[in-house]
Amino acid sequence: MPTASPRPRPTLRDVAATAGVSKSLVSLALRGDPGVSESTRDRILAVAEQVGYRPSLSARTLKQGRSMLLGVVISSLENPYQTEIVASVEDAAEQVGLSVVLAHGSRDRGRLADRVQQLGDLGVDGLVVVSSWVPDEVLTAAARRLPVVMVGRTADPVAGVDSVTNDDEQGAALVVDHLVGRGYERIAHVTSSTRPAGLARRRGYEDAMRRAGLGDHVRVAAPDAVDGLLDDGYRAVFARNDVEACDVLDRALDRGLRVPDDVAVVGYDDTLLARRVRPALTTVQQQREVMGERAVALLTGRLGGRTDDVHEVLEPRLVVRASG
Amino acid sequence: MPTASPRPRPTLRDVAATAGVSKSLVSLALRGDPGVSESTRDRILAVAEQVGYRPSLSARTLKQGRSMLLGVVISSLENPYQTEIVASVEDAAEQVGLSVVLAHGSRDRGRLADRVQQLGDLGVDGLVVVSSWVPDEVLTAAARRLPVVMVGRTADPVAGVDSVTNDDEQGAALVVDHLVGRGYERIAHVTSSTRPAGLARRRGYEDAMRRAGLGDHVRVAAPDAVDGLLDDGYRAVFARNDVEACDVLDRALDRGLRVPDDVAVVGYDDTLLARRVRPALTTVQQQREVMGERAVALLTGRLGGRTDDVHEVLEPRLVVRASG
DNA sequence: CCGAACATCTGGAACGTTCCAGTCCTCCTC
DNA sequence: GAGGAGGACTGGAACGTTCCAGATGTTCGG
Repeated sequence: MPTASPRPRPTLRDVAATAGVSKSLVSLALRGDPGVSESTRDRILAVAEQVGYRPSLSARTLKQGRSMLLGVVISSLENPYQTEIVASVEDAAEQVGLSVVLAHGSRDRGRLADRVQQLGDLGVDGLVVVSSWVPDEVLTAAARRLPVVMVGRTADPVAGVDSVTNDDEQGAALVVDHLVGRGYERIAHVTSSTRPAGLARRRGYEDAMRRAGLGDHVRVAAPDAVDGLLDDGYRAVFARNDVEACDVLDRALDRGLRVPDDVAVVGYDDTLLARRVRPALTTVQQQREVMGERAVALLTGRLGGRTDDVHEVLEPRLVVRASG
Repeated sequence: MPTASPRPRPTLRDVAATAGVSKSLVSLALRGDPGVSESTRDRILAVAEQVGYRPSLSARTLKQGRSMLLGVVISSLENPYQTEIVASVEDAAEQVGLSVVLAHGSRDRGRLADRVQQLGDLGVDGLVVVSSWVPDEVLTAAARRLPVVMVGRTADPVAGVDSVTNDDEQGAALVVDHLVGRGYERIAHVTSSTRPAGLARRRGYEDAMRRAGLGDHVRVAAPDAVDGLLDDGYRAVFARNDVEACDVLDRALDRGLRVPDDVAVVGYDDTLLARRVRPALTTVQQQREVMGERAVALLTGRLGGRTDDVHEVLEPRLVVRASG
């Protein structure tokens, strides 16, 4: 099949030549400059369309020093929590005329760091990092050349890097209070994480238990130790995220227990999974749309000249469903 | 906090100046050109490192006419089938020294088309499209300026665009044959799709049923009409994908039926969902790692000068699990 | 000791934009 | 009818690379 070969793509100069004007004028016309007469503008646009002209972003970026691109880094595409944040960042970016390019690290820490570098080299105007796996030194290095904001689960603040996070301790407290309100006392926490967010949730759980006078019942277990909890008479399990909550759910159902009649199960994150599973999970929702919006606002703030670090903390919300 | 302000990033010229050599030599040294003496190379590298030099990809791309970047377009981040393909494309790209930038369309057809354009403008050297939602005219337009390959569910071949697909008809036949082999005769198909892949699976189902002499039992229903099937005594349901299979599963379990004892359920795609759900889904697996590898190979083939269209079709594999 | 061959390095012209400083006009004002 | 004021347009210099055609030594065979 005689397909068009990789012909050199037409440039401003080509358009200018066939339209019989200077390249400067073509540039102005294409960008809608008011100083171009209507007739020539129309002619130029027609020619550009006809020869299939498309501007070269690399040339534009090189000249202007900015790309109108936002980089978003996530650790894994398989993490619905992260991908939902990406979508919200993207919506917010579009509002202010920025486009998003996405990079991910497939669970590999080194690869993630490479991606961050790469996006910087590409010339993005700002970076949104939705992963706590990026090493601090990589973040600070990145922050030296462009605005960086961490979104979601964050570690300790990194100098020069803004952040938008969720109050995980409060979220955990919401769960405990809810379960206590329903009369549960033996409430266990299931977690496999030693990451900052996981630790914060655990802390929130322990503190809330103590506040409720249930300090003696505090019990933290790994996901694969659920059987032990159930054997010991725990009637409610708060898992560190929806995925682990589902594992608990499966385990309980396998033992012939009814949820929530025999045992209550609560998750965290309100991912799609929470809605899909049966019974649907009670879980904690973070304001993901707001997160994206705030992240973009922080970046544009930096681009506008702000130099002090800003850390925003959003309030989580409990979503009560069938599981507890 | 006195954070570093957006200082102008150092360029080749800066490195050259502080190292006391010409910018050309710096360029050569950084790219590991053998014609640079070891001592100067080391010195230059040290200086570059010290001043925090990073090459500008836009300048490089502009000059060289290629970016070493591959664009990958998917319709939605929430589709595990697509994101798994992305990962495999990425692995394959890395093998040949290419990086991947990802764009998605959040289920919006117009946005998807914009993304395709945008990646082209960015200067990617090739495009992998993992979505059947991109309009043909957008694809052909894109194919005029860079190599494009469609991966996964494809519509009819588009001129100038290569493809790597799965034989959906054969996949559906595998399912039917498997169920027939287990003694089922009243096998229904559940589908809500009018997209090419869905239609192919339906066709495969109908043909296989007829070949098995079960033409009289052919029955196709929408996901929300599952109850009708069960009422009519269908004992096996082949769903168009894993998500719809899960819906069928839920519906059956809600009616108190046992799976697979009372009714068998089979999905398609072998997404994570298939493994997670209970009972685990029997489903059809596509060779996703191979898909990425083939896609990249087709692109490099085009970059190497090939001009005729190539369409590769991969064989699906049945994965038998607990559900049927 | 001359020239050639080689290793090492340099200057400048591109690449496709944007943008600044002009250059022409035409039209208005006094 | 001279003197702008603006409107419409142009030329060329950047932006940070790469790469080609040299320039400058150095070494070595004869």
